[in-house]
Amino acid sequence: MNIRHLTFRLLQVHVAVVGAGSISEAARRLHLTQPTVSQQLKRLAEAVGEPLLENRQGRLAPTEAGLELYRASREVLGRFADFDDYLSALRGGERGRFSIALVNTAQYVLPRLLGPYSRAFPEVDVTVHIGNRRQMLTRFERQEDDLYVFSHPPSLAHALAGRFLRNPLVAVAPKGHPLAGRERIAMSELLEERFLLREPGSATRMLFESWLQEQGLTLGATLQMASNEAIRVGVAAGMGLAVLSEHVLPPEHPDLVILPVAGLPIESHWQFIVRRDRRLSHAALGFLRFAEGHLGECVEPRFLSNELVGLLARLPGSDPNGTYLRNRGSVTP
Amino acid sequence: MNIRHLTFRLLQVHVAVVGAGSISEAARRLHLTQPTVSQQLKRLAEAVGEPLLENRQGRLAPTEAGLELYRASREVLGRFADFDDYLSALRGGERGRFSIALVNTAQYVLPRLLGPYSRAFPEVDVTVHIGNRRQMLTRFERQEDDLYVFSHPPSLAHALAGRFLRNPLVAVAPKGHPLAGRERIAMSELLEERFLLREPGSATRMLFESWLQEQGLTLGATLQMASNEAIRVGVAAGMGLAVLSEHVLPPEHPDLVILPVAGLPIESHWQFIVRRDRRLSHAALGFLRFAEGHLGECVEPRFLSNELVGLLARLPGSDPNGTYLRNRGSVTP
DNA sequence: CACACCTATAGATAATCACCTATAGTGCAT
DNA sequence: ATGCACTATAGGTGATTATCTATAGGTGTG
Repeated sequence: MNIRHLTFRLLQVHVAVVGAGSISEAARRLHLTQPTVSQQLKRLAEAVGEPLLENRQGRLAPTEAGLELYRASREVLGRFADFDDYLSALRGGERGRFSIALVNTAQYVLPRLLGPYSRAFPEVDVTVHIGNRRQMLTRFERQEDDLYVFSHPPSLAHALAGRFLRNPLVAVAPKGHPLAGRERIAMSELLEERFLLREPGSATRMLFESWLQEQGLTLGATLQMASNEAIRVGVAAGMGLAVLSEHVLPPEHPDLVILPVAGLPIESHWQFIVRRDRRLSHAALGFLRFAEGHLGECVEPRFLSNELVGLLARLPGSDPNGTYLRNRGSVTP
Repeated sequence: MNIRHLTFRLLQVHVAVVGAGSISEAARRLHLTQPTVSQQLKRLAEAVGEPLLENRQGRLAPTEAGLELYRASREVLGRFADFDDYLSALRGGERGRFSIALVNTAQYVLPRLLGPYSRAFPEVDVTVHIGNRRQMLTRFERQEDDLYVFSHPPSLAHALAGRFLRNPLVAVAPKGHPLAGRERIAMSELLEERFLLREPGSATRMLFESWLQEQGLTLGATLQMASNEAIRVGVAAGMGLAVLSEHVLPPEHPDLVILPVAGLPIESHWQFIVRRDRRLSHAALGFLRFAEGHLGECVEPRFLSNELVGLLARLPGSDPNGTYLRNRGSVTP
């Protein structure tokens, strides 16, 4: 048997003929002409090297080999029908895999979206990577993930972005801070205080510093801690003040107060970022669609800023142009 | 997914590439050039409609869809490897099916051959049809069986024949018959006796009658019975005399004697007959080969007359020229 | 005997396949 | 920076495929 010249099409034809018990009838069912089917059978029998059908009492019946081929063909075609179902699920975003990279601060919010999502799509494997902005930028450049969450997209030349959530940065102080009762505070009044800052690669720090620079201000004493949590607890413990994302604060925060500093909060927005040069996995696309539709149910309305429709519209959609090789892995920038 | 353009070859290539983890390596293993493999993969991915491979950290790894396709391909290729084994068994005559049609008298001997054969080839289904010569001739003309056993082939234009067994016809009488002790009897001395004859379509009767005609003799009273057994028992019971195949007589036959009639026994030979225009099933061929090799062990040496080598040599052998449609069933003669 | 229905064969054609060679881009290691 | 190994692309070729129309021959029925 020469397997090289075996086509699924030929098997389909053979199955149809055995099922129909007649070449002409099979041809009708397959929307082919009878000579076409005759010839396909001939080629199939040549490929197999055995007669496959015989004319038994007027009816066309498979030979031994033909019957076994029929069985094998049905199994095989069934297996590929299953594979096709699998593909549909994959394409519908119902199954598959994607990875998403978050800047640290976003980890306080994204589970609110990912939780309901993975309950709705239990067959999708999601991998979440978390780090500070600089680390996430590295991942972005290496194209290691399907989706990224940044406040500011790295370079829109290679990426598409869609805002989905406000991320206001506020000044926090310990509960009993002397200025806590004031209606309005100037940032300059706080410069003598010690500020707890995130590490240099952090987005929160970067935003804060560039805001300070706009205001023409310079901090006095600072203390650096590479974690929002640590800073929050440090502020509560009286180690100093900080500018943090509001999302970092728990709903109730009896040990902390937000200072009404003029010019704050620093308004920024988290955005989903996808690379233009990387074909988005169906599952990731499904997640974006889910986020677009269910964001309102998952986060507090005051943070809502859903501009994902625009992002989805600009995505390639169901474009099958990609090469068979999806780009991933390290690429020199 | 467009299953029409799916070839087993493409699946083989995909399996090889996933297995090798590299296109170039797969190309080497498949004895193809690298661009060929690249292109096959491209076509495969087009047929599937999804990227199948991705470049993960320098290694080439399947995507979700690619992995599932790999699994499906392995199963499917495995299934066809099994089918190929099945074909080999079929071709080796180790399995399959054939039918053989015997003239009545031969049923006394053929089980001696068929028994050991089906013990040696338990996977072969044998169907045996039995009837008188005329009935078997009808089956032969309709091409209903793979093999036939006749004393005289119907028409060698459409058939090949090979003798394998002597079939002597002898005159039998009841034990106490007056001529039983004689050394030599002329047939003419018996014409007054009543003869028990087989029915008109029978080969035994035809041989006997044409022998009588050669001798210029005519029978007196006759009695017709459509069974060798009935005739044998009838002779023993004194109903008359008969000319029967020696094979019909049991090894010990205390109630019967063979009369030493001059000119008897009528010598004839059973032959295996195969149609020239019908492709012989592998199993039937296997049976002929078995008969050729084991006949001596299965029948009494005095009946042996094995000319099957000649028949086997004239058979088409392993000629794969047949159309895919094996001829069988009713055909106008 | 004619008609309807089957299957086989011949011959045509546009498309595709299964390969190849040659060449260019990319990433990695030296 | 250079060279090596990998992959992609372009372009070519002969073989094969998938389909058709037209036709011929066998079989069974009224």
